[in-house]
Amino acid sequence: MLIQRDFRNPGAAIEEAGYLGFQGGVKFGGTTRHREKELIYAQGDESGDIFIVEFGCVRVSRITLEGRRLVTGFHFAGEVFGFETGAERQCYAEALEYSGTRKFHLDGRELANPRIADMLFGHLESIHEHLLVLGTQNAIERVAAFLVGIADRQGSGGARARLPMSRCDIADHLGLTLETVSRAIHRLQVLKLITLVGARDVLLLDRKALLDLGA
Amino acid sequence: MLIQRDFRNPGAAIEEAGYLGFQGGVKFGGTTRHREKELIYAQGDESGDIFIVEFGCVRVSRITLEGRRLVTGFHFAGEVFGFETGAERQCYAEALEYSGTRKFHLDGRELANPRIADMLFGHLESIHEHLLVLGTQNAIERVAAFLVGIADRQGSGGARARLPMSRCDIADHLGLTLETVSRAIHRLQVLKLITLVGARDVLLLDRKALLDLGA
DNA sequence: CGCCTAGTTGATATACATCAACTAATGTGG
DNA sequence: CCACATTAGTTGATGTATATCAACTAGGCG
Repeated sequence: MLIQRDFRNPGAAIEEAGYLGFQGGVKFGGTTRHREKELIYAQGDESGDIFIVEFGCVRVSRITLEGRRLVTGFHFAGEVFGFETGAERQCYAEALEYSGTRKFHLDGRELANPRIADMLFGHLESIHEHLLVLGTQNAIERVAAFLVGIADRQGSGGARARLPMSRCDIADHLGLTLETVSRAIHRLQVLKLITLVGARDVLLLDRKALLDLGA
Repeated sequence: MLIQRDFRNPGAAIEEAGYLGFQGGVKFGGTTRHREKELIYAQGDESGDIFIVEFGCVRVSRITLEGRRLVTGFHFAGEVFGFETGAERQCYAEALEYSGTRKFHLDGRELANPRIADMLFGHLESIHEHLLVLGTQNAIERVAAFLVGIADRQGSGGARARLPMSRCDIADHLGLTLETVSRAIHRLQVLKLITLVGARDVLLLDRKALLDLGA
């Protein structure tokens, strides 16, 4: 069997940070703190570092030649970001709120480290899930899946999603417009599947129904 | 620098097959031949093998809970497929035409092998590109990018794309319907950017214009 | 030759985008 | 602390790209 994942275990990655350091070959520095909107790395930067979020939330995006933006992901405490292929980064990363990250330099052979491999496979899996959403789901399904995904990663037992990102960020992540995202959220509320507590805090009332929307 | 790619070099992967065998830890069998439409692996199969296409073309797909299909990729000679996260495969693979593949068993530590790592990163990069297409492009841009991508991988200097897959396959790869794909191809022809030679053979008349459609 | 599947083309429906106005929340300087 | 500016979010009216439904056409194959 190729892959053993444990990256979903919230917080585990942080605890492993020290462990990683002892595994050999992986250097690490201390925590870096970023204020809201701060750039963590830019498009064109040398790739070769990966990051673990210690607290806060990081947005990773990419701009196309035509100037459109794709938000490739949002990353919360315990999650990894910054894996890229090629020498130069195609994506850029920003803190969405006051956040802390820890950086690891990879210099070539660290994929042998099962922790690193797990992270990489976790990343691969999440991209694949994203692809499935963009390739097959309509607006309300996308937004529902997004909310469930966020809630599941925030330790609240999946019942609540705090949204540090704007409607526009969500839209650029889901391949929609911000108006469509807003209307989809509204419709989910009318369907009694969620309750909004202010614009950026969502209670999920029926997780199963949210995921089953498409079926 | 994390990643050195050479997986784009057509045919290189095949020649490396022997090399891989000597690197230690990676077992390989001989070539398996598959007739048209033959299943190479199924959803639910144990993951842990990867495959290199020796000749022909392989389609990898995934079915959602709602029964919709996403074609995650088409793979030609020299390309790798079958990387998956998790113990069980989420995707299934089929030969689109008479094809040959070579299987490699990965049993845990082979990511240290730079050839394997290159393949994995190549795969990661192609998924990322796919994501960008699905997230930001409209129908005609998607089809144009698809045709250029196919042509670039077929050794004809990028001037010609042979299409072993149906319009429906293309549609399910691009998140469109087959009718929309057909109309987009028609429009590209009217725009004098391509010429159809039968339904499944396309001459690319202006590669740059095809890629610039969105700008 | 005629069946069968793949592909094209047309008419219509619809989901989402676009454009615009309005409202709520957040911050700033006097 | 209030007035105002600024940004984020919502809601409505309308436009448009794509999906859907349907008929027709062209290749392959027995």
